Amino acid sequence: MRIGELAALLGVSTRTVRYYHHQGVLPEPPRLANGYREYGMRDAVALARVRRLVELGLSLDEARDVIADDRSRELPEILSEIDSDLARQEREIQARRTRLAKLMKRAEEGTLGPDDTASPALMDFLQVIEAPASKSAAWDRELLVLMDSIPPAHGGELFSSTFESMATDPEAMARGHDFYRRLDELAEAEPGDPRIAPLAAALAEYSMEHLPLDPAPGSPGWDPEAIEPFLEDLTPAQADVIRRTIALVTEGAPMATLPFDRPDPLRPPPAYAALRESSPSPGYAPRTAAAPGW
Amino acid sequence: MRIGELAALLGVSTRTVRYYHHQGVLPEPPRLANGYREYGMRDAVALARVRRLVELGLSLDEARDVIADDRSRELPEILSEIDSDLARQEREIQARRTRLAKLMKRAEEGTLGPDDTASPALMDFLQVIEAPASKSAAWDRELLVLMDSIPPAHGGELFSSTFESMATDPEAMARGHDFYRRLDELAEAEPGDPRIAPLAAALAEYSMEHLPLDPAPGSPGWDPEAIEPFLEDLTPAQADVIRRTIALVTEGAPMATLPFDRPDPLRPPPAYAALRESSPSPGYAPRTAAAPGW
DNA sequence: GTTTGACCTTGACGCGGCGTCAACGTCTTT
DNA sequence: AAAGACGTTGACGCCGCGTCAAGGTCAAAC
Repeated sequence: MRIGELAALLGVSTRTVRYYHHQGVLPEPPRLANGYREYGMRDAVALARVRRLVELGLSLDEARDVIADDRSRELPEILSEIDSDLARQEREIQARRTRLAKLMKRAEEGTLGPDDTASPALMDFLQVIEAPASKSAAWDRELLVLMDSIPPAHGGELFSSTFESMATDPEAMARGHDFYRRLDELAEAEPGDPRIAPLAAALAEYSMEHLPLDPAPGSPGWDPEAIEPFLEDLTPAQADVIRRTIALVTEGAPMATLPFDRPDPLRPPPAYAALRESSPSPGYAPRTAAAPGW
Repeated sequence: MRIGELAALLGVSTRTVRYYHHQGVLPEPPRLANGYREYGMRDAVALARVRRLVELGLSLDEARDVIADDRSRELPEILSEIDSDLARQEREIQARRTRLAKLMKRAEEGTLGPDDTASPALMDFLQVIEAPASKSAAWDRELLVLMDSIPPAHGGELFSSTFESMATDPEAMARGHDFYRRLDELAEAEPGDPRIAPLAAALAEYSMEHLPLDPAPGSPGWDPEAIEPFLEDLTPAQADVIRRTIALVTEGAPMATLPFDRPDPLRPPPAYAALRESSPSPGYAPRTAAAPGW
């Protein structure tokens, strides 16, 4: 057989066969006088074996090792590793399909806006809020969507569990809208305005009442300064309210006693990029770092 | 915010943020006097949107298009495309996990040999055959494993459906072993040996009786010459038996009337490489070519 | 003052499993 | 003798970044 026949026989490309030679996963056959490779049954059997291993999910390196160690003690380990990896991928695919299904339903019903890829729980909550005329509400909305996009290990979803209970609590919603109104009124106030302190106090009380202030174990806590960049989009008096609110909350809440542990920004988690990788990475435990969320 | 803060906030690396700038999926923010990028809330929101789209499975190119077309009419199409792609991946993962489970069970029980990654149906059949002393049986075994590795659309698995019925038919098994014995006896015979013709006739009859000779619709049929490379591992007289058998079978069977349609060896199917691709390829219908199996 | 050390900048290479030219030789068929 | 279907080696492309390399900037610690 020549390379094209062998490749066609097993349903791969000639490039693949040559690549396998190059990678040492398939031995080079003898050459004819013209330089052509000449394959026999043993080569076909060897290639078939490689293909079966690859189709099981082994990398070429792993396949080479398994083939080299003829009494491979590694194969079972590799297989179970691949299986657990596949199980993880399956779960992740199902989670994504669940989200996709909700999105597609929404796409059929009406029009879907730029934030509609946020988590379904938050989307429902945002629909309940509905304060289109308020700039404070718009600001808060952006902040909520942002937090919702933060991976769970980073402190995101800290609040998502409470959205449902808040949405079904008319009094909480009314108070929330009142806060928006009062913040809007402070738009052109000066930093020393007397309405600032009471509003911050009420907001802090409201927050401590409705938000789960005990961070998840292992969670890094807040960085109070992380909010600063977002205060740029408010007026000075409004920003003061938020700053004071945070100060009150971090003062009175147990989480304030946690040492602030700023995560290493140079090594964030690979997030969903790891979805597709099935090869064993050097440091195999999929580390998930943490980031400050407010 | 500087780039490290933004990246940590959303749980990605600074390299990722800069890459998104380079790909045009995230606009470049203004620079400070020292050249540092300075990010605000709008940038964080934009990055969060990109991340959500990417986590849904969109490629960066797709995300860029969706973000550019603000009233994107493409998003629903892309979503449903991704969903069907994910559904396919899910099925394939489940199929692989099924095979892996059987393999791992076998690995626990006893030792698993080099062919044990073949299909479970064939493995069971090979265990029933068990003719360790016969060279013909070894040859046939290799051929069977080879055929089993050939993707279905290439004519592989043509026989796998009959393995079970054959394995439970004692008479068929006895006749099979008798063929091995008679072939072994011909090891050192000369090409003109009088036992060749009767053995070929009996083998042909046996084949037509037990093997599904009607190829699947769309299947390309055999290339009788494709067997030649494998006959090199037999002695001349044995090879003659096989050649005559094939001639008799292709003569008497309906499949012989099919025109031989050699598949294009330059464009074989991507096989399992396509498992991971979720991007829409130019020619999207996953073509599956066909190859000669004997 | 200076020296860490943590951050920022651009640029280039690496990864896996091949696909896809390019530039050329070889063999068969017309 | 020309075409065209094969073979050969070699190099680049892909995707979504990780990972150096070789610097510049800035605040805190000595």
